[in-house]
Amino acid sequence: MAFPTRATHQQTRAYNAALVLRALYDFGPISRAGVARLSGLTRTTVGEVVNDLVGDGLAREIGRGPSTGGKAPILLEFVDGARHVIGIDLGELVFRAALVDLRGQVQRTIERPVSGLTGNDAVRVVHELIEELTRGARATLLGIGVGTPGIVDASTGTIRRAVNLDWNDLPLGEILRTRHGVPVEVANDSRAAALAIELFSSRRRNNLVAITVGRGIGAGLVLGGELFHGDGFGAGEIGHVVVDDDGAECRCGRFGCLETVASATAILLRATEAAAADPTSPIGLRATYAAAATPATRLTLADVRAAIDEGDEPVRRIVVTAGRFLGQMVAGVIGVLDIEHIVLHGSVAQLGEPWIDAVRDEARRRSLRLLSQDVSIELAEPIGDLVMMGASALLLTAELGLAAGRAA
Amino acid sequence: MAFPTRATHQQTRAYNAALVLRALYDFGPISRAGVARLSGLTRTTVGEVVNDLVGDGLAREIGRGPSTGGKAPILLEFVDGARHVIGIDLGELVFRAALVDLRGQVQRTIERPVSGLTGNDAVRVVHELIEELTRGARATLLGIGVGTPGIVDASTGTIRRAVNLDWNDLPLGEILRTRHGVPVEVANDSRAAALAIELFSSRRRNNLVAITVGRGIGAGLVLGGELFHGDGFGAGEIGHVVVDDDGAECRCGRFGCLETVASATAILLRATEAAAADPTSPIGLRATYAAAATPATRLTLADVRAAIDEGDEPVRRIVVTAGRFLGQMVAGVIGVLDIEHIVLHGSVAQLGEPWIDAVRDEARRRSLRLLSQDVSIELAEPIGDLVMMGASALLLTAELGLAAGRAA
DNA sequence: GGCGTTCGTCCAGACACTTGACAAAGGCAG
DNA sequence: CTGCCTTTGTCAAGTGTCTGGACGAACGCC
Repeated sequence: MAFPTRATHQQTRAYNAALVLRALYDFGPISRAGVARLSGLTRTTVGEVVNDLVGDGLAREIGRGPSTGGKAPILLEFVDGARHVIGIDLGELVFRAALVDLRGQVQRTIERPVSGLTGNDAVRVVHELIEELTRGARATLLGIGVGTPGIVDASTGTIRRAVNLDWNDLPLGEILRTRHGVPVEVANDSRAAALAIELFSSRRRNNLVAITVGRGIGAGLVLGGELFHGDGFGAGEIGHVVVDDDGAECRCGRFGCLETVASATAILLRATEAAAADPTSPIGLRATYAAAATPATRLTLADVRAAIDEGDEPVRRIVVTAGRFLGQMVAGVIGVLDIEHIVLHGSVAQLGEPWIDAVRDEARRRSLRLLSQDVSIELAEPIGDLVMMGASALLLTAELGLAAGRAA
Repeated sequence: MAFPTRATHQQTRAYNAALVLRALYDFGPISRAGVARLSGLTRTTVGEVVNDLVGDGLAREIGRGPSTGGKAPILLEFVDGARHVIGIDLGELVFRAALVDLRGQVQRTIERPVSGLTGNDAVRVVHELIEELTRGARATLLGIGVGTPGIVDASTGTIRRAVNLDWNDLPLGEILRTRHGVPVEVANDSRAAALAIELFSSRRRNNLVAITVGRGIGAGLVLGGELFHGDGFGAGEIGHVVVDDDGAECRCGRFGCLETVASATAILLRATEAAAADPTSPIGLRATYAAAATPATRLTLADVRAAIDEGDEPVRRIVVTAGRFLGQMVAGVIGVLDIEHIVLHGSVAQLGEPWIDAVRDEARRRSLRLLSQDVSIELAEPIGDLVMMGASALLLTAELGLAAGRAA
């Protein structure tokens, strides 16, 4: 294990500066004295730091606030548009990129389909997306964040393995850094999404597990205010834990992985079977209707949701079963980590109550009551494309320290 | 969420002082210049800190080392006996306490049976143990560490719930602190043991999962060099995650918890059944022999181990089944955390190869190969009563910063 | 014995936080 | 309206701690 590095005065300053910035970000508008009270720093120090921030354009004075018995405070606010960040979601179907301000507000989004794109061609598309967005940027570009499927060495930005794009040990971070000359952060999509939820949702939490359930299943862990990556940057790869002993073969080669029983793909597969088995059922009618329009059209999760609302009991059971398998995994997470906030997102989340109730029920049923009684399992607030936002959040955290939770 | 606290110069100093101490602890004997190279600090700063440490008796010069082309370095070593720590293991059957030096070497151990002891009577026994040990102490007492079953608020040392001792929200930390006037750390036994393995075993790891398998099952997580407690101090409570859908009732009231299928209790119960089913089998003969000596005598894990060595296939299958259930949980841990070092300990560890091979096999079979290929699942090195040692380690970490893994 | 190297220490300087003081700016009582 | 109290923001002085340069001491090598 590498020996830790020393502490210096510059680090102290950087830490306290980040603290002030974060106070403005989370609690602004606020006065210098207010920040001092919040952070424990003296008014003097806060004043110095704030002046630097105002010089950098990251904060500005917005006039006086109400007096509380003395001189009226000069209120400061964080300048959301002081910098821009490019957040990129390298999805399985499309690459989506956005110009995002420091508050996570999307200014502009562009996307490209990725059908069949691999290797260097895929990298070129990423370059194009970045260049198109930078042309339209008004504020200084703080950096580029990338969320991608697969396992990513987030310390260097090297993508160890992304099957669908045929990327192996691709140093995407380094490539983008040299080409575009700004800081770059790359991380797995599920982890990025977790950071987005941590940073941009209304309540900040110290510990958080965010689980994506879409075509694949993955989790992102925020522990102590920071993303946890694990020894091999594979923390949260829960989609390929075997949960069904008699399960079907997974694309990873094993049988009965969580993905084979709880992902969108798994649900749609079983819904399609149910439709074929009973063409007069709600799901059957929807399948017929969809196929009538365009023969190759397949059922969607919206169809599944609608079928349940129309009282299709077999489909409801399919969804509940999928939810229960996920709940089994969640119970394990609760037992291992005792984290109170578990957030679910991804396409399957649109199934709503029938699904999440099954997840909750099974998670509670299978974990120690003393632990699970305080656990909240919720759907993510709708704050946009979580992976893209999370990619941006990676940068805000790395460059501005906006999410670091702990003291030094 | 509470706002983080500011960084000060004192913290910088404390951090760097801990860094120097740790360099001496882990890499000593070493010169001031060597510590400077290791830590990145200047020789000046290291010299100052070292002089303080020598003044406190925590380090001493032990003469000159070999020259590497210039002035021979003055070698410094950590003084293991500069302070003593009392480590206490509040086991289910006995309370065991030891006077331990800073290297984890046990100087003296005493214990008391706890049969039927509850409430304040149990607290009184803890006091007695401490007082008996302090009477014999030569070096200054650095503090008291306690490992206990149940859920413990480690930040205050309050035991939320320990069923067997009938303790509910007992502020044991506060009680011991005021009575004995030294720093006190209290934590769950499994977490304490994990810290002992992290601190006292030959290789230090940044991330570690240590799983106790005895009468109960629990885990301790070391993440980023520090114990992870979770939101409700219940991280690692894996014994009561339901893993067997058709399982037996657990003492926690649910059915099919990991403890009901993988604990020492579970294994012995099934071994006893096997013995009764076939009195001529190795395990049957052992049961008969044991009962002949004293009628109430029960089978032990040593009997189980011996029976397997004697070729008792049904008993081997019992052990393998227990190991596989644990492996299932370990697979989940690997998927969720991607931690490469998993250490098993507790009484069941004495079953050796047949058991741990089953754990390994099942864990690998059920987790993503890309993750599990680098995972090592091993038995703990035999370094004594892990809970007692861990209780001591809690203090070394809290007071001397000997385990903190990260930079500021 | 001279030279280069390494070690430990001393001293000056830089950096960043703290403390105390003060002017500016507000509310409130009389 | 005046005087007093409170709060804010800044300035100057002080302190703690790291850094960097320099120097004597100690050692190996030629």
